[in-house]
Amino acid sequence: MLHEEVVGRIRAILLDGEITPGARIPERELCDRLQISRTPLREALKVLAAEGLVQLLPHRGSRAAKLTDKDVRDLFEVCQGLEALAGELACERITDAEIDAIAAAHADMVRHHREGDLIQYYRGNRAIHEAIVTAAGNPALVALYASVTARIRRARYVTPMTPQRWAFAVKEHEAILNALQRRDGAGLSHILRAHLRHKREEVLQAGFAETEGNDLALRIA
Amino acid sequence: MLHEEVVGRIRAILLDGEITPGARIPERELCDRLQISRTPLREALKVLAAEGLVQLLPHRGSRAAKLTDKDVRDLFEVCQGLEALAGELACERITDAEIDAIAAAHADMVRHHREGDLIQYYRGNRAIHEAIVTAAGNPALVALYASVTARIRRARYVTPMTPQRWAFAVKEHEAILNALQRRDGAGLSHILRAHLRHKREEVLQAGFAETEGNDLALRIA
DNA sequence: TTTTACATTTTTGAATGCAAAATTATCGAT
DNA sequence: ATCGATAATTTTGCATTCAAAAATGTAAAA
Repeated sequence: MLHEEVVGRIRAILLDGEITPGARIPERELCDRLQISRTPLREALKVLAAEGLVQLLPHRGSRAAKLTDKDVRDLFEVCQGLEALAGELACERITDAEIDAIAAAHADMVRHHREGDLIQYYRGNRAIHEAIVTAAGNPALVALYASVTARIRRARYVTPMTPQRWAFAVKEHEAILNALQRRDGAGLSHILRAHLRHKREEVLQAGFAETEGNDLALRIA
Repeated sequence: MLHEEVVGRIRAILLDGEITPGARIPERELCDRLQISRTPLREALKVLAAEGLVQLLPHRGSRAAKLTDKDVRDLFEVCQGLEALAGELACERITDAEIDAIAAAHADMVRHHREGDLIQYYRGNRAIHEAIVTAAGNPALVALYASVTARIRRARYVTPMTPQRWAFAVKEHEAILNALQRRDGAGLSHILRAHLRHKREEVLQAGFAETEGNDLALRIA
């Protein structure tokens, strides 16, 4: 197994929440599971620690990183900056075909909302945000965005949702699509920031902080 | 030696250009020099590869990463986004004392310009940009900014400079300080972006691309 | 002389081994 | 029984070792 694959597998395990934030990372167990020895596993853990997904405690092993409210606030703030930049650049560079693809994804997402399928809604939602960032045509930005959003993924996509907020988020997404179709960079940038600011408030209000025994589950209302 | 220290030492070696971009990283030699074995060294190299400073080639060892023109363009673009965000946040949160410190650093920098001391000028310049980012009060942003600027440090601070451009950059910095003192977030954000856009154009025009035998040296004119 | 096949050496990537540190268990004193 | 000290165990971090891959060198054939 290649180094990057090991990193990816462990990252997935962490993002899935299979190892709860704050919990010790069972080295031996992961070695058995991935069929590798401790050396490549530990290399991967150091990389994930640099990404902020793992916390290394000298002589005490590694734990799945835990986010405080402040962390969530900060990361959302950075995410706003990155998406705002992506929005502006995307409007300069996006092709008609890419816009059409995003419009289609948007339509799907709206359908998932109508049908009340939150999981599929979130999946589509994420795809749209990622498509906009990709359309900016800046791989460095894509990589950074991926790393920041990974850290707040659980906060962003595993948070309770009221029907009101959900409907409002869909409205915002209509404005996002609209700005993109008009290639209104400043407008798109502005909407994306507001959209994320609202999401952040929801998350913080829901009391996201990953303290012990905060068992997040995907649910509506 | 602690893991983080190893990473830091090697990062410094790379940023100093002691290992030329594109050159193979001499594992054995670094082990001897840092008095560590290959295991911790390789852990550090993987981390630096994730940061973009090192390129890992499977079964062929690691090299100091080389930047293409496109990389420089992309990274400056991201840097613009981050500094713009930092500027806005800083204006909301910066204290009077912090502004005074930046004003003092600015005065120093202007003096270095008058005296024609490019190295000291760049040093002060960097300190100001970093102080603004720090004043945003967002550690996640600081970390990301550090990682992006590290990758373009050599491009940003080791590039020829004409007297005209230098004088213009100083003028821009006056506007930056002014916006900060007025706590004009939108204005500061705008100026920072323009400032970086200009810097990027200089760098690209100077033909920065780290191809073989591009021996960058700090010089004026 | 140039090229190609093969052997040798070096380097890489990962498993194992080992000492130091931390954790857990055990036992005696209160 | 509870607390604290000490011993046993586990875990960590790193050096070393080993197999596989790549690079290098050598020699024969074109």
